[in-house]
Amino acid sequence: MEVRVRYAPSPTGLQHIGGIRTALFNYFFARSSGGKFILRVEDTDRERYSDESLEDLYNTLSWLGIEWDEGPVVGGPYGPYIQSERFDLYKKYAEQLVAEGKAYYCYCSPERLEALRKEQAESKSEYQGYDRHCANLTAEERAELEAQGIKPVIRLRVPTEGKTTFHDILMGDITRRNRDISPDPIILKSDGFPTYHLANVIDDHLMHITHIMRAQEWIPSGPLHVLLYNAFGWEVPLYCHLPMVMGKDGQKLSKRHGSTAVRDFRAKGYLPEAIINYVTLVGWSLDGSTEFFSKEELEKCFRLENIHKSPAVFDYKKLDWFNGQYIRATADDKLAGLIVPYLQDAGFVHDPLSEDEEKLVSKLVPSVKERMKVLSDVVPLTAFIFRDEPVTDKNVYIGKGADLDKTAEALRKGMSILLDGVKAGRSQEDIENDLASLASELGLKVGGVFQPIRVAITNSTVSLPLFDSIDMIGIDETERRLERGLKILEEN
RNA sequence: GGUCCCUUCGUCUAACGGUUAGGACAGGAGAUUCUCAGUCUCUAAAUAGCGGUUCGAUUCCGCUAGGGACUACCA
Repeated sequence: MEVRVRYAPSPTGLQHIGGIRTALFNYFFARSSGGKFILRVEDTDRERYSDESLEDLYNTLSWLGIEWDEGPVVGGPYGPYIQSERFDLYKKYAEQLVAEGKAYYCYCSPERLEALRKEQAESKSEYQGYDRHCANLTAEERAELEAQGIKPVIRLRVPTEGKTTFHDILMGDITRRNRDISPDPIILKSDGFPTYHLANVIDDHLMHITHIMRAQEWIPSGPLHVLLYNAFGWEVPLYCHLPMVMGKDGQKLSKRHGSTAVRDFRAKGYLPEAIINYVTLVGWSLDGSTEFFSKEELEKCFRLENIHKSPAVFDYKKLDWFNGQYIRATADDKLAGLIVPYLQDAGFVHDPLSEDEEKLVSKLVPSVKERMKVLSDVVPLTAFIFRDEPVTDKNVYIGKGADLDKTAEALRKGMSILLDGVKAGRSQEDIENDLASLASELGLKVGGVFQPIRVAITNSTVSLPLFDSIDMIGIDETERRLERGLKILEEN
């Protein structure tokens, strides 16, 4: 039997880490087992739907390089793959259940339901949920309510006796007493749209889905779905509930833990390879020691048996580490292309790049590459090249164990060694040695000499290596900044 | 409140019922005769508790504790 799995998000928000982790697991399982990966858009919630979310779904998947075999845009034999385009279908099936007595119309107002919920909560009643008020209306009663113009919903009759069991590949059998299933859930809303449960079950069946891989937060609705499959007389697919992705505090990962939208990670300069690699490792591992996986490798070695049962905390620091690793593994010319947009956004270079800018960018890549965790780090790292904002606080120039006078002297003597050396084409090593000698002559640590030079040239105490920096702004600009630095130190 | 799920270093995880309980991130120390970073080396750090089963439990079973999810005309 061919494996057919699906990712079925609802376009009610941006694609987030948890969602794409589910997408990735489905995708890799399909690929590694020679099956099909299907994308289905569950847009039955008209209130929360947004075009932006749908666009974000497509953008995110394509950025990650996750291609679907069937779904929107590409089509497939069981389409359409957007639920709002299957509107009539759900109603038909829901009415079929009503006709068979397995479901019924309910005319209760939202107000009544609200009051009921409140009452149950306050009385701490063991019974939660709908009281089956409309479960046995007569034809006359219904006709009267219809005449009042009330649009009914359709509820599924949940048995009060017995148990319902479903099998989960990871969890084993999960059994629940039917009386514990939230009674008589709505399957068709008054606006004619199905709720998640109905649409999901119908589509998974019609699309021949074999394995349902979704987050563990869905476990409680598993028995309900099985009831639905049984009501229709359909075969129940295999379940595989994925461990949840949590925040630092052990709660379901959400915005308050930091960025969760993949779009935001992309904007900050995370590489798709790093996201895929790390996110897949949340709740899955091959052998406990292999850390790096390319998408292609995962498409081969992903196994359901290696998925974990327990929830996992999403570690932003580890993602940073992965991203840094991937940046360092990126070829210089490719990396240059990746950082250009950040330099343009910062207003450092033109769009398109001038020839000089092009050269400058490829020149700065090697030294910046070792220092980036995310692509946007390039901006603060290279700001001194494009913006000259001198440090006017003298204290910043003073290295450890030095004072103002010594620092000024170190800068005065140091800059001439440096400038003369560079102009004369002496080796970096020789110049460095001379600067080190100067430091000991002055009774300073090497930093005592390098610090004022660094601050004068790069306007910062932390910077790219000195000689790289000089190379990037040019010797004339270097001289200008050094002289200005000296002036700042010698003022008053 | 009810139902269900989960439990190895701070975090992600490895370990046919037999290992000095391994790796990685983060942390700490050191090296790299310029800062930061990077790289390399070293280091600290865990089987939630209690009972079984067993010659032997991280591993199997039970209980307790803790955590989480769900309990919508949202998915």
